[in-house]
Amino acid sequence: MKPQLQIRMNEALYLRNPESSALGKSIIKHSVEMIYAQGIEAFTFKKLAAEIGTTEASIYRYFENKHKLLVYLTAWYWGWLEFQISFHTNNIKEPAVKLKRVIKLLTSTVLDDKQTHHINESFLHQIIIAEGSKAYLTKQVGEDNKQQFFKPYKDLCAVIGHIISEVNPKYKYPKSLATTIVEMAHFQNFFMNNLPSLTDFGKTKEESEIIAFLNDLVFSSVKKK
Amino acid sequence: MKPQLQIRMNEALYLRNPESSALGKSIIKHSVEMIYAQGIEAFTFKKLAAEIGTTEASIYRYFENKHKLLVYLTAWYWGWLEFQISFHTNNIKEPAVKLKRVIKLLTSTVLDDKQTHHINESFLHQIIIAEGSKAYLTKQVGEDNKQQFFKPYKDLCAVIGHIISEVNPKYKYPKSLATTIVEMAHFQNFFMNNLPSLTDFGKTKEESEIIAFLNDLVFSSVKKK
DNA sequence: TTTATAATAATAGTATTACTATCATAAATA
DNA sequence: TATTTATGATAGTAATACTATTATTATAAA
Repeated sequence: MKPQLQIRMNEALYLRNPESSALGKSIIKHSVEMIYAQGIEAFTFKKLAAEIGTTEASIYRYFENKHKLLVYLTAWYWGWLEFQISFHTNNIKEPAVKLKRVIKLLTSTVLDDKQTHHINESFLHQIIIAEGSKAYLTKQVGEDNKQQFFKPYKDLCAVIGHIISEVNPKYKYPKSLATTIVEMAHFQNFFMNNLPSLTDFGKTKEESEIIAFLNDLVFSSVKKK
Repeated sequence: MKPQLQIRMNEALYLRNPESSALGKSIIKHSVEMIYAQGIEAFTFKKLAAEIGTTEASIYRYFENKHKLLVYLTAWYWGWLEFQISFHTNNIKEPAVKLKRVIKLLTSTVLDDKQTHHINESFLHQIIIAEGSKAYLTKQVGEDNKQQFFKPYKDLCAVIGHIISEVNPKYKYPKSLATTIVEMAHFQNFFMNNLPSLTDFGKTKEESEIIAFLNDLVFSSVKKK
């Protein structure tokens, strides 16, 4: 039996911890599937309740509202991704190699190998691409930030920023470049698949091209001159 | 009297042309003010109707729904911005200088000089920063795209992509870099003001720093090596 | 094993949102 | 002056986003 990796979640994101019960896990699992399939706008707690054979009221005992659930899912994703990154760059000495590996991990569709876990990371990856920025592009961003809802995202960007600074300690914009990489890994994917004329990858629709673009962008900028 | 610049709009975006009547213009004007102040989520046609002293039904005669109105406003903005760019780079020969000017225009808060016009471009600029990507981050993106709703955005990106290619015809990712510039001009602004630890400009909160970052990013990448 | 307690189901209800429909009236135009 | 067109006034519906109450079941402590 594989050790189930537990992402430590901010308690203010939920009313009852969804990891603590079968219903909670079902809520998470089916939320991911439904938001992936229908998008966050069409997704409702009522539909979710019908899908998993429970009631709206029961779901509201776990999450205050749809927005908190979305923020929960994004926070989980960033926490999970930071773990993936630390795991897959653990043994790498050379910061430039590390940075390349990070770009690849950010951009690549994850394969949902561990079928044991109730969260389909591949679906969640797609959710982050299409809905992720809606977690913070709101009027409550300030309050949500005060409650540390975006800490996993910020932590991940900080980690990437540090690697950039390792590659070139004199580079002036490690944080902004880090967020650029993260956001563009997703936006270029969305554009490639939905508004392809906005990218240079519309023909092939290959993730490898996004990776090549980001590598070129990042290393041109960061490289000592 | 200043010649009022008219942005040519896609007719499928509205039911009745809001530029064709006083009520229509009032809808646009107050939409911009209210979405700026409250955000797109809290904004409703009912509130808008109350604000401008009309009825919900009357607003629905102009716009099918809130999403179409948002797409209309974003399309207007991109059309307006493309005009600004062509106007302000008209006489510039040197493509690198042109590109710098574009970055500045994309990033800078516009001052709402022409009080004559019913659209407050400064508010609209802030709306694009916070809500702009919601216009396309939807499940209907494909259909909306088929109806050419994103043409102004794509045209603008294409213009920027061409300037990039002028700077260096061998650069491999002009389109993706163009969208990166456009999106990052906005995201870095949003982060700087709302999640400042994600940027390198949290201390000063100066737009000039975003411009410097983007210039560095773009010219490092595009420059012939 | 009983008893307490905690979680869920079943049901109902409210305010708001996102519309659609109808009809009267005012303004513009032919 | 007649007629088209835009708006106002009013009403109504289905869905959303919740809150509240009570009954029932599962779990865990006594």
